[in-house]
Amino acid sequence: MTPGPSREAPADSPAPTPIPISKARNRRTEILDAALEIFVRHGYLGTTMEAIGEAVGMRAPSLYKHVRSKQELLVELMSRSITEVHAALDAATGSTSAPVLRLRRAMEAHVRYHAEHCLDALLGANELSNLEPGPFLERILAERDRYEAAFVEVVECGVAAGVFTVEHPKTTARALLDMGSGVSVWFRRDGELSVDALVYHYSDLAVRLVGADDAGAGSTNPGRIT
Amino acid sequence: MTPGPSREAPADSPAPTPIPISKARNRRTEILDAALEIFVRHGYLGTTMEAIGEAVGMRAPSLYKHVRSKQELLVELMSRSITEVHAALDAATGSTSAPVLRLRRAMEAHVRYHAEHCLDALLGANELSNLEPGPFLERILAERDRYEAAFVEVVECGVAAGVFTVEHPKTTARALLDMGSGVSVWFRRDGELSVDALVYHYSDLAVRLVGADDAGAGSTNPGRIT
DNA sequence: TCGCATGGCTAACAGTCATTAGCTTCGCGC
DNA sequence: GCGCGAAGCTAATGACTGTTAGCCATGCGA
Repeated sequence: MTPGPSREAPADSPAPTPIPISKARNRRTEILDAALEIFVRHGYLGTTMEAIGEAVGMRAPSLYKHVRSKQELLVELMSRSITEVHAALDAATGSTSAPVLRLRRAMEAHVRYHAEHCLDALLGANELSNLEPGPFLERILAERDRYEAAFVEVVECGVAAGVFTVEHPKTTARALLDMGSGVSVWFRRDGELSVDALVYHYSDLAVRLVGADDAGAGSTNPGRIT
Repeated sequence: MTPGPSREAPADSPAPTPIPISKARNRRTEILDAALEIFVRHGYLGTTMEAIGEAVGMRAPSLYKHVRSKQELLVELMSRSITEVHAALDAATGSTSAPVLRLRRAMEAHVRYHAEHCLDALLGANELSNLEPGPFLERILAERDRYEAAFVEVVECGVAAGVFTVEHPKTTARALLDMGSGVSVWFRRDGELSVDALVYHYSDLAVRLVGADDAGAGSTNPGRIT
């Protein structure tokens, strides 16, 4: 009953408290994190509230003390996701105007996001169809279009500047986007390549893909981990 | 109440019969086709038997006269899908041994499949997690691995022959695969590029990606449609 | 010490859905 | 004409699940 110490194991018996640290304030975040992982593994429709509850140590109905609905979880996760990718890309492409460098920066941001936030990325890619129709869905679709357009623009600028040799800029941009997004499906932190090495490799590939030949400019090779 | 004639216009008016041609034997195929489309659009779990039934003009329980279960539909569709991609790739890479040409052929087959059978491809990519565990799932996973390995092998052979300049063959093969698979997500038959033009373009991109410089060899440009 | 907000639980509801049971009709071979 | 299988339908079942209602413990502020 002693207020403070009773919560987080006084001194002699450290374990048996169900909530070890005072992360009660972050309960909602904890739920969101759990939901993200389970949504990705089983899909939105394949995920039960009971499963999310189990992951955070409570029963399904208790989740509603922290969250309005299952759909709200999806909306919040997707919102967070799309905002983050976007910010990363804008920060990357805004910094320079030299075509090759801009392409490298864009690809780096794209791949880095898909490697470091692969769960968010996978959710964004797979669960769009489970967002209830409405203004939020429209917003997400618009932001997605804007993201793609930004990549197309990078390629087209390079072509216009005579630096890239590309027959179909839109399709080539799509190829770049797709090959970067694929990373989130198979990348493992404990794999052959570190995130940095991967990012560097992909920005090389991007430069090759658009037919610009100074493959080394603009980035420093972080080295192989293999 | 009159049994025969009341239902389907006797003999003088040939059309109004609900089942126009004798495709009754193909009812199962018809159901499979409908299921494929709806599975892709709404996801396996988001698809009801009622929806599939509606697409072929019957109520959900009637489907069970032609099909054992919903899961069987998925299994059969995925089986068909994986077999087809595989055959296409084997046919493509088996024909030659020159690295660049082999790469071109592999990429062509890969992209062509993902453009021409985009529904099958999307199903294979998205609904793996809805296959019930068992020997069939194992088979699919194994075939998938084999498919990826075939691509890796093409890249590695080119590197070994000194024709490709690639730092990380596995990762590069992944990039090639991912960028080709992405096609099935956005490709539209009525878009800017025809399938042939797309396939040619992607095989060019592939050659560039691996750092082989004879981008024109081995394929004839089918021309732009734009 | 008391009350109340917080956050948990169980029970119950309402809806959905795959699947089964059982009935009817149609068309074909005899 | 007749029987039968094919193929459809409606009704029912049984399981699951998102969500709500309502109850209880805890701990903090007054």
